[in-house]
Amino acid sequence: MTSNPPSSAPASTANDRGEGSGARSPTFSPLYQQIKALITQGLENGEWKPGEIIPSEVELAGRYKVSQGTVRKAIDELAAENLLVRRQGKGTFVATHTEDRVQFRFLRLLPDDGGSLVHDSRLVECRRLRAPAEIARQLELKPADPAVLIRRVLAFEHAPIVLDEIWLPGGMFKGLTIERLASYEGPLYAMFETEFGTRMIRASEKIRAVAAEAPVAELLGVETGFPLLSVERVSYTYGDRPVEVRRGWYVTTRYFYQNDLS
Amino acid sequence: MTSNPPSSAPASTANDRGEGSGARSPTFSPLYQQIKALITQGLENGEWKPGEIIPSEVELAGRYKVSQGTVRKAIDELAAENLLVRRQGKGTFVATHTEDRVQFRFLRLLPDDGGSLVHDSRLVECRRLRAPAEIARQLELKPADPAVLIRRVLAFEHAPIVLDEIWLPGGMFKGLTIERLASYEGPLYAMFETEFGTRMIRASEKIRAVAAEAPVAELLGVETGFPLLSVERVSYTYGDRPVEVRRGWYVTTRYFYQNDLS
DNA sequence: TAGTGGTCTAGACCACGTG
DNA sequence: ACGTGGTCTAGACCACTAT
Repeated sequence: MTSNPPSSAPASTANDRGEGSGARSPTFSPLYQQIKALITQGLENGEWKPGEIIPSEVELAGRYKVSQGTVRKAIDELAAENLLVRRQGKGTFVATHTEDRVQFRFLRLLPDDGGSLVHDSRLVECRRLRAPAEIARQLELKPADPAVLIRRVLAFEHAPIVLDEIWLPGGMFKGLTIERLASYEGPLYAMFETEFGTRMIRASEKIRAVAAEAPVAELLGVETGFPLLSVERVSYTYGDRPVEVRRGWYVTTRYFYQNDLS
Repeated sequence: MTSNPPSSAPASTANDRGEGSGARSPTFSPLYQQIKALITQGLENGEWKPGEIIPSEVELAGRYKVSQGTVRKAIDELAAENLLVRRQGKGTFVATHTEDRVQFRFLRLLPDDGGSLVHDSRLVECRRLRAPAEIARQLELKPADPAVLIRRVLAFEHAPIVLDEIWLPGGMFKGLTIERLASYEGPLYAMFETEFGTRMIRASEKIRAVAAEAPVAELLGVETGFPLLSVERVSYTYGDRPVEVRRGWYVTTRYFYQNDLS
């Protein structure tokens, strides 16, 4: 009673690409994962840049010699990871930090009540120096490698709320000066993406409560010893390569850090 | 050039179930979303209890008169939301708080270094009383409705690290006493699930840094004014109904709150 | 060996955006 | 009218688990 396949054999047992040796299943990976890796490569190579459209599902299916459904599943996962954005009727686009509502994805600070979300950034300093051992370790730099240190204060409604201390690998951010930072409008990550070709895709944060030390307290306009939220972030690009270490101090009297567990 | 459908018509234009009126697309919802809602109903009704297996994809497909692929997509989403757990070769199971690694899903506290994750709970009190207005509002209770208040201290390696103040709707947790709490082994949410049939599926937290007030400081063994992480959580069951309001104070000197942005 | 979820395919049709 | 993603179907085969 079972009907035979229409014709045109699937040609392989399912695992042609990748996995050099002829082993059966020890290093098995589904086709759509391999396609996902190929697309990720294209993103990493800059073949498709942030904001641009990528080829349609049917075209990719043709290019990789798989069915549209397989490409679809690959793109589904990349969209779930916020690397791509699907727009029905238009196409699939490379996600970007510029026009997104990243306000809530990477700065999870919300006002207690009618407070505003618009904020402006005041640069405290931006200089190049050897990274301290701990920072170098987290950025996977050699001890002598140069680094960039940015310090800035974020103010909401003219009140300083966040002090950030940002460490970047110097080699990746050549030509980053305080003037250039000051002249750029919009989120820092958008600038990193458009000006330096580095796209943050993931971050991991360690959150603590600490007492404000004198220099920090002064910049934030609070008393020494005032309780602050300490946020240590490491951000990663493609391939889980760390490209930013950020230490933040938040004044959480009228704003709070929002997190959803699910 | 287009070949006709094999036979056996799909019978409808795509939207038979739900949406009472004959309107075309104003309230359109995909089939798999409707299936998802039906399965969620089964979970809510207790038709399949936590830890139990649900019917196989083919059986559900038959029951709902849709293809296996449609059921699969519905289950995919429920699994992504941690309501179901798929186990290849065995079946699909209702997620549970008992044997899960929920240690990391609902208590995101990690040690700085070799510290331990095992902790024990010391109950401070458990009593029934009118909920304060603010708590009642968050739990969507009427002002006169009774509530349960639990206070407890979590200790890691014999050091008190977390003080929790937990508010529950009294009607939903009849018979919850301090003795019963004390005699239960394992996570609180596991107890709520097995003893009271209430399963937490989602929570939202507001995080701040605060100065320890005297009573809190005493229970945690720190000085008054010591910076503590304040975590205000509202937990929800099926249908986004709030069923728990929890206020936690964390000592974050050797432990930190871990959060991943992606 | 049988049953379950997991992958892959091919094709039809719908909904959306644009010319 | 056309192309894009979105939904739905049907069937084949693979991988894992149990018996």
